[in-house]
Amino acid sequence: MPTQRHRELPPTWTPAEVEGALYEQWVAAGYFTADATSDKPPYTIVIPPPNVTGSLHIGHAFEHSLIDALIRRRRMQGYETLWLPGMDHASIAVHALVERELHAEGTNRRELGREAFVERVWQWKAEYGGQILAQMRRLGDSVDWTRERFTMDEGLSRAVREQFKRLYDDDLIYRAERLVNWSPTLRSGLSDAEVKHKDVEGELVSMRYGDGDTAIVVATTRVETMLGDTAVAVHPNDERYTHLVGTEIELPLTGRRIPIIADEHVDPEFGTGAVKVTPAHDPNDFEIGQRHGLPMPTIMDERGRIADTGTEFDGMDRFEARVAVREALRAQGRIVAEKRPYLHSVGHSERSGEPIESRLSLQWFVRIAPLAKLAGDKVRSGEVAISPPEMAKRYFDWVDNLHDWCISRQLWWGHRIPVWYGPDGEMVCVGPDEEAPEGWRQDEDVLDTWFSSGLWPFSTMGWPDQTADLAKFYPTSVLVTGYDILFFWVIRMMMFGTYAMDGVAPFHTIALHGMVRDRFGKKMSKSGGNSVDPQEWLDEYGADALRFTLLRGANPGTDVPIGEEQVEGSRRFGTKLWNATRFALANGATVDTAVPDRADLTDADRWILDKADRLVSDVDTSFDGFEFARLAEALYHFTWDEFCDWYVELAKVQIGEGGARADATRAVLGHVLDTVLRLLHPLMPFVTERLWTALTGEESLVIAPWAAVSGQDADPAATARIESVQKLVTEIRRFRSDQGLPPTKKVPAQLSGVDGAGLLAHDPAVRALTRLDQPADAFTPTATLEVALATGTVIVRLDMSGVIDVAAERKRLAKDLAAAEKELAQCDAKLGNPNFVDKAPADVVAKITARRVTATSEIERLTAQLAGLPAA
RNA sequence: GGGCGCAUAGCUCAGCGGAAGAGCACCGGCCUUACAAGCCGGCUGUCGUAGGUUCGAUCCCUACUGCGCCCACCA
Repeated sequence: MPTQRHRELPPTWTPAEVEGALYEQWVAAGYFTADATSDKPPYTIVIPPPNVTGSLHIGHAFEHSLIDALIRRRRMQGYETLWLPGMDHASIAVHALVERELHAEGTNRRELGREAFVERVWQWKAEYGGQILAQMRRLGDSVDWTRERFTMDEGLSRAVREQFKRLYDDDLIYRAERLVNWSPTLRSGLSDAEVKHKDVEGELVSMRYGDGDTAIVVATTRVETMLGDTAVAVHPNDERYTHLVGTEIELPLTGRRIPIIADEHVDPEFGTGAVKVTPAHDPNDFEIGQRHGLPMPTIMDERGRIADTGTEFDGMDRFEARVAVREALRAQGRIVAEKRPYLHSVGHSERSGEPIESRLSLQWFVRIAPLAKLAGDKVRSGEVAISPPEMAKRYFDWVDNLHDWCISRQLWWGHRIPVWYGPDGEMVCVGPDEEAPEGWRQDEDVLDTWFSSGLWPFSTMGWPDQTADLAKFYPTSVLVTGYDILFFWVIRMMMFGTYAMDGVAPFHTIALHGMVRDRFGKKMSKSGGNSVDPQEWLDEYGADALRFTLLRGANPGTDVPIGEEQVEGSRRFGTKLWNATRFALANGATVDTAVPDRADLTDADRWILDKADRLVSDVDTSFDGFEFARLAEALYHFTWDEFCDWYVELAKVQIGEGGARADATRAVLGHVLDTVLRLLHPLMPFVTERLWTALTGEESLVIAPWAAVSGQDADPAATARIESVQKLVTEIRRFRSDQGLPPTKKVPAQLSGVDGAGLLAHDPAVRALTRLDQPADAFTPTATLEVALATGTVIVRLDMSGVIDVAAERKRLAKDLAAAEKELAQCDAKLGNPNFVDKAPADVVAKITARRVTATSEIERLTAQLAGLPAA
């Protein structure tokens, strides 16, 4: 890349101009390309970009801002960084979207055929995926695009097969008829994690089975399931029913006879204490059924219609049947009670929204217990850290209570289960480099999307081949993800990674972040109308502003409220930086000459250099703890409030002195700005790059070394004097403002006691910052201002060329007096308490005593001044 | 039903045992040669309620109230 030293910046800027071609330049220069043969230490983050199902979501912009900040800092620190983008999930969402499109076109996937359907999904992804990737690049992510990987490509398919085969051979995968969560809309099984429970208003219907003495009343919210009942269960110790246990009863409408059984599961306190048992359509009943060897007739087809009951209800939709069955029972006088509405919790499909059914079906499962133990132990032993640590508890709660994982999906998009069936019902699991026997038929089902996602940290690096990338970059350094996904994805990666990679967990640290919310802290939702389009903000405010805003709100595990005002504020911050750099360039700030030894510097120089050192270590600490909000705040505050508002103003005075003093100031100015730009680069890559290359003439900030502390001792005395200057200047400005003096109006004044306060050298600075002129010969002060500083009192006599506003001055002094009196009262209260003096640490007592002395003299001084004012 | 978290300025949030903070909003004054996308000054709080521990509590403990989240098979 051509080195070009821009010593001038345009007076104004727009983010679009700055971003311009920078990103393409960085990519072209190979800055983001990770070298597996490098001897630098590795820093790896692997993450899939968003599901390609719509536009770039603000949540992804957020996650990418966090990750890119981490990566950019490490690169500057000399790490070989790899941000490897897995391009996509084998996403159920895309499947559903395409199905919806087909429906709108009056067709469906079955009519279309499997191959055409898959082709259709690919088209969809190519079209929308390209758009989203283009949007994501605008964030400035330092992704290694040379390694981009698609889930469905050959390599990853091999990884999925390899993992399946290993688990299968280790007897960790099995096929069984089980109750699964069933989505009648998707006609597919769902994992527990894809089912969300919602309270709904249903009905609780109590009905009588049997007649006369043996009649028994049961209740249900799903009347239609009674068609599949194979028993009535009561608690073994329930004396009301002991005489009935072991007898049979007729199941209404069907004519079948079913037993009355005793089972511990039944709660005798609830309802009548008797429960109908439908093993094929309810998880509890399934367990009861297994314990008692009950038949398990399935009475619903895969679309949720009643089937195979041999009754008039066959063919009805489940909700239709619910009413029909109820009314049929009513006609027989069997409905004893109805409660409507009855609020209860019902599982819904997260993908398609409708209530799920439990359905017996033949599915593939992963035996979780041994894998979960691996995943749990990695965190328990401290080998993998979770940030924030409080979240570890949730991790354990989950990992210790996992059920076996149903991994088969009756979908057409995704990795197919690598099992083939022979003509005589034989079954073989075919590994990645093996061929299925001729004429055998592959299992129709595809794998749950989390199966392939669980392989992400190593499948994307070429596993099962032993690649150079794997050797260099596995395990990854940190996983950055939202706490909402901890239980889906993280745990699966932990299990699969540790299992497949010889016991090495897939990352060192799991850093959890929160969700992006609107400016009132409310959850963003499309229906709520409060979701934001990051694209709009990118267009209007630029990537730097968006990134800084997102990071500024991000503490570990906490949600981030974001509104347009904040983004605007971040852009203003960029403008501030821009202008500060323009000032520095215009005043000859230097970065190539060494900063003089502290002995040759002014208090202001030493003060800002000390602050900059502190800033560097604060930022490092915060980065290490993923405390983005804290480090963004520290940078913002230092840059704006300390560097721009104070140091730059003081620097103007020093540069005005000319000579060696001016040169030293230029060096300090350049050094501090250089430091700030380096530290800010991970947060605001574009504007800092533009400014830093202008300031230094170097090639690029992307590959510049990270800022380091100077190693020089801090000078607390210089800091104290600068703080005194700040206090003095602020008090003088306050007085001027209260007196209605325009800020620009020059006022002759005499400063005395400055020397006593140790501020003699700062007299010119104080005058410059407060627009006070040297007194002329005919100086007649008309007002006096006293400012108490830590090191002494400064008296300012001003020639206001007129009468002062006595009322304003009285008000000002009265306010200060009230504050001093409150302070005195507080100190007296403490010191008057013998317990405090006895038990509090000596340094605290000394501090309070000193404060009391200050307060007392302030009161004295202010009282005298008030008394000296002319009567109103 | 179980678990976790949060209640601090008008709004969004820091602070977590010894003088209540920031950003935005608001009020007043300024086009001061880096910056009006700015500068200077100012206002604003019984730190959710009630107890307790402590010389001292916004900070620790208990209860309560109100929000939020996660988990869960109550027919």
